[in-house]
Amino acid sequence: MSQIKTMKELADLAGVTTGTVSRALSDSPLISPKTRERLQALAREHGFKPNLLARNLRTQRTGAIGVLIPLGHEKGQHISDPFFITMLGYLADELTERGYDLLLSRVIPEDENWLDQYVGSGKIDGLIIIGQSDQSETLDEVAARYRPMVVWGGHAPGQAHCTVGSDNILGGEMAAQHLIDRGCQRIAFFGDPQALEIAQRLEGCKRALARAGLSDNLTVLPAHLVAEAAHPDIAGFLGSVSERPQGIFAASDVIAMSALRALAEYGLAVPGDVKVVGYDGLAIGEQTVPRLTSISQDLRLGATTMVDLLLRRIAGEETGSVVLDPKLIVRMSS
Amino acid sequence: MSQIKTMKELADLAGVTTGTVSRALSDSPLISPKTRERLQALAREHGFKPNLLARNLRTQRTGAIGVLIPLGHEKGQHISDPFFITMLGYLADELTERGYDLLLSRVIPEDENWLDQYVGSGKIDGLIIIGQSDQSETLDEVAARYRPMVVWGGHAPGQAHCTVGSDNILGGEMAAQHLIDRGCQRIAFFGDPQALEIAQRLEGCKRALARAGLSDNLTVLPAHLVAEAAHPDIAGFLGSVSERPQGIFAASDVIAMSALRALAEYGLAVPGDVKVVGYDGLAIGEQTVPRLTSISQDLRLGATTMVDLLLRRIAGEETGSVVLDPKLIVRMSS
DNA sequence: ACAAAAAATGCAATCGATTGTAAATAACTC
DNA sequence: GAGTTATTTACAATCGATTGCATTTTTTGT
Repeated sequence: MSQIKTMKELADLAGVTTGTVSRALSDSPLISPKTRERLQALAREHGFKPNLLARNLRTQRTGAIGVLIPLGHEKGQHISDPFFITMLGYLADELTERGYDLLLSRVIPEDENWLDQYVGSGKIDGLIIIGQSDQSETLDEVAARYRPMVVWGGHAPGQAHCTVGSDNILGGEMAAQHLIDRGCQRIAFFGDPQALEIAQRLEGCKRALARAGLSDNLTVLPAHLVAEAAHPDIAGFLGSVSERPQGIFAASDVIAMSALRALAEYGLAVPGDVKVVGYDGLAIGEQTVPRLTSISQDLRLGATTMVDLLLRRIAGEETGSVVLDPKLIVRMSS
Repeated sequence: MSQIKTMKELADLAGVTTGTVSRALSDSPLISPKTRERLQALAREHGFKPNLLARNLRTQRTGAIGVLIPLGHEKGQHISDPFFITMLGYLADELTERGYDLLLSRVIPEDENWLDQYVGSGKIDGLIIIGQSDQSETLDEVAARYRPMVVWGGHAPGQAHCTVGSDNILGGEMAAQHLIDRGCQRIAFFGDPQALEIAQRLEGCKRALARAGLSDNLTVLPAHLVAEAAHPDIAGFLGSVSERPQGIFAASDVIAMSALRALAEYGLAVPGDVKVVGYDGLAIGEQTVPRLTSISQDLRLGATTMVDLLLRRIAGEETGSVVLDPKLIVRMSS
């Protein structure tokens, strides 16, 4: 069986022109059922698949969505971070389902136009960016001229780029309130407020404490986001602090896991001696010992929403940002 | 600033032809330094980026590698499984570094030609497949006609497709031997031997036991690969078994984590009452309580190797399969 | 200053499909 | 069976770049 690579070859073989083949394979009504079936059978028989590049060049549509992970404020952060990955998985599921491919890139924003090699490259129909990192201004600037772009992250007033994310302030408040309800008086916040989302979570945390009159009992430890880097931060903190906190609010589940481990190493019981609440609600929290209480972000819904908004933007529609409700998942660590 | 979208526009603006522009932007030696700089400046000024589709169509090279995750024998398995994800992260790093994009697809092999929509679509230069699942024959069949393809997984004699993976038999042997060395007499194997790799790990396990004269002391529990599904399997096993095993060899770290949790729920101390060894050496094993002893596969090296082989295959070279050495990482669970 | 060699640019074909329009064939009407 | 209308199919332009070859311009040697 000779390998048919192009429409021309198939057309010659069938004694028609490429135009006819093209229409036959795309079920155009301009073709007679007889030749359509003949050509489709022939194509199947010879395993012919039209070249997608050529098609896309002609139709000006690629069928691929770019997914970017900017690793800005935290260089060591790896693409294999459980949060990215979970989100990526949902995005892959969602996009696959809608017939789009997913073009993945990890980028370290260096010069200010790190985005430009994707925008308008013709390679993708739209762009999803996971996390703002410290690139909010750049994103705003690009959003002004490139419409089909959606960003996962925090929403702040006056932001020009379209975001999807949970209400971090509310989430932070819920986490802190939960610890207070469980009787914690001294609370530690683990996370670096340089990133917008984390700053918002801290803000919510402060509000809850203020309401309970505990504002002075908060310690903030700007722990790294990366598990390997967070552990020493936390171990050091636990070793040096005079008055041990009764409750720990970790700005991410990954940080919370490092905290659980450090606590175990110091022989502290969770939730007996110290209670821990994470943030993200990752599946991995089910597997920790003890299982991790967390503020869940419903990343599946987040992914669906992002894809939804993006497709509408590709279609030319205007869309606003979406803020999702966080949810407290009480497990065994609090 | 008018938006320049095509070379033609830029060429008209500069009073030259597209050919000249093309050469200028690609630093061809056929162009005078003067016009080269003039055109490059002009391009920069107008934010012109050449259309990659057109370029790729012409050069017959896409700069993208497809990464496929076939979810065959285990339907519930999600792309966000920590193993896939870890591997995916390394691949993304490696490919990005070499200037390739990564086109991600999750596929559920249904009809026998689920691979064909990628092979020869012109969209990708090569294909990396993570895990054979139960599709070994299909892979062999495709490998016969599509060269640039590399598969992560087990290698068996007579296999036609190029694989990269660790020596699962040796790894299984090491895990079991380690448990024996630690004084375990009764050993349980958690994992479903339907998949080639897991069957090989079990085989190694049996060899070690045979050598120690403990062949009769092995129980095999075909636990699921997915964490959520594995936990009930394991909890049920621990609850029903008469003679509790002293050592557990889990066929993956994910299964091992479920085991750790189930053991904790039964009030069994690890490693005091039961010792646990996992397989994969995922970073997540650092974060469990207690930290997980595991047979490490060096996935970074695996990813590098796969990309290496793939690029050489793209270049037309013939390559064989590669079997990597597994390594025992002793942590706190054994 | 002139011929020859070297360098720079222009021209046009090409990659492999899609699609508007023109031409050819088939189907109908009376 | 001639004239008309519907169907099919062929023709050719197009998407936006790359590249071999022809042509023009510049440089070099004498």
